[in-house]
This record gives sequence, C-alpha cells and structure tokens, in this order.
Amino acid sequence: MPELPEVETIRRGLDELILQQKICEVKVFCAKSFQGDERAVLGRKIKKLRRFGKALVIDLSGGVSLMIHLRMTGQLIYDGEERYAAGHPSENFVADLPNRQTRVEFKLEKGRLYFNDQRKFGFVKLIQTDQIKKEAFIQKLAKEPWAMTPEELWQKLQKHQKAAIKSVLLDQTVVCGLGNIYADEALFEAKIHPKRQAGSLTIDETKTLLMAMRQVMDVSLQFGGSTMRNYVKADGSRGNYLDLFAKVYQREGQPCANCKTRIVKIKLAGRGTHFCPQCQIGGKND
DNA sequence: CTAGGATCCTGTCAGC
DNA sequence: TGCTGACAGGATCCTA
Repeated sequence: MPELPEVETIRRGLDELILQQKICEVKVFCAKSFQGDERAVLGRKIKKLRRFGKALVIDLSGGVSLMIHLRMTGQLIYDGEERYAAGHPSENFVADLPNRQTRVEFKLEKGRLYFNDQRKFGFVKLIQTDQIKKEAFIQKLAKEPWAMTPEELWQKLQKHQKAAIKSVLLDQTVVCGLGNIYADEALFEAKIHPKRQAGSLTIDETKTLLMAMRQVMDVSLQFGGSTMRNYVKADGSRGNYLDLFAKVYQREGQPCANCKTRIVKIKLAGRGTHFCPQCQIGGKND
C-alpha cells in the first residue's frame, strides 16, 4: 500500500545499505512475483536506486535493472548488521525471514534483501536498463505534484469532467504518487469533497489541492512514510504517519480536527474514502 | 475517448 | 467454534 513517500523512504534507506554490493544468490519462492530470468542478476553489483512514481528501480552492473512495484502489500526488508524494513507495515518487519509471505530473496555480500508480499499483486521485473523508460507503466506516469503547475493539473482534470476528484487523484497518468491515504488527506486539507466532479474545480481550488498534495506528502517524507523505522520505536511505542498526522484516513466516527464533526467513510471508486462532511464541500450527493 | 466495475491474491476481522 | 462476507495504502482490463 506504499505510496510515493513510502517508496521514496525505501529508496533512501536502501541507498545507505546495499549500494555496491554484489548479488550472490537469488531465490524465487513465487514464480509470479519475479518476471524474467533471475539468474541474469547473479554476480552483478547494485549501482543505483531510482524511483518512478511508486515504482523502485535498482540498476545493476552490466546494463540490467530490477523494477519493483510493491502494489498493495509489498515490503522490502534488508537484513544486514541491522534490519531495515519498509513498505506495507506488518509483523513481517520484525519476523524471522524468509517466511511464507517471502516471494523473492536476494543474498548480497553483507546481508539479505527480502521481497515480501502477502497478496502477490506486487512484482520484481528484470529489464534492460536502457529499456526502463519504455516500460508502459513508467512511460504513462504523469509528473509528481512538486513538478506540476496548477494550470497543468487543471488541464488534466478537464479531461475527466464527470469523474469524482478522488478517483482522478488515484490515476497515476494525471498526477503521480498519491494513493488512497494521501488522496483522502489532500482533499481534506484542500477542503474539497471527494465526490466533486473533477471538471468542476476552479483554477484556485486546483492550486489549493496541488499545494495540499505536496504538503501531506512532504510531512510524510520527513517522517519516513508510514514505515518501519518508526513502527516499533525504542520505547516500544508504535508511531507512524497514520497515527500522528492523518486527519481523516481510518478515522471514521472521530471528530474532525477543524470542526469536530464526525469523519465519514464512504465507498468511492471501489476504495474506502474518508472525509469531513462539514469542511469538505461540493459533493454531488453529500 | 471516459467512467465505473471486476479482477488479480492472501489474510483478518466483524457478525451471525 | 465455524462459517461468511467485507475489506485491505494498486493498477489493469473489460464493458458500456
């Protein structure tokens, strides 16, 4: 369920730990989770970690790369001198590995990197480095909120006139990086109802929304996403983005931070959607 | 072309 | 206790 801040946190964390290490061994426990011939990575060195939206790319020596998408339940856990784990938070972060949710294991020179994924929606894919930009998923990705102007976003929203703004925010070809949490949080910050028709937003509202997207993800990035580093702290407490900063996500029935009205949860675009019915205006059937 | 729903898969939890 | 259905931080495919 990692969204941009979580994947970026993984990228930064692994950057400190696995660069220049050689891949000594690969075990694929679930064929579906590794696309391509895993033997092609043996003996190669990890040269660079890049992120495209929610996808992580690990460039190896010899012109090959691994593209990793965690989708809903993917995790990357590195066991070296100490453990670094990030992605979908779960007990796997502190469990003995590999376990039954481990799909791929990479043995490196100084440690092991596990790709765990309960639901198997995620994957590791072997690609020639020079073909990365031709990957359909990467090619279609829109800009991140920080790189986009309000006018650009507004133009894109015009192409989805009737669709609910919430579902449009989840479309990675409109703006990339948001998932279900940050879409709900950004709409709350911008005081826009998730059911608002995307085409009805004014330029001003679009600008406010764009700033809100940046803001909620900036906060999460600073904090390391909703990830392991803070999952179990030294004192045993479990703080994460959701506990500390989320104002609507998973807060159904709790009082709104602004007006104390109870947060409501509805289903929209097949996803749980949380909002304040008082602060967030303009929904068609609110 | 857009919009909305089904789908991939495993696990957990509420309710009967 | 055992079953059932709903739901879960994503993206794609299919239909209208």
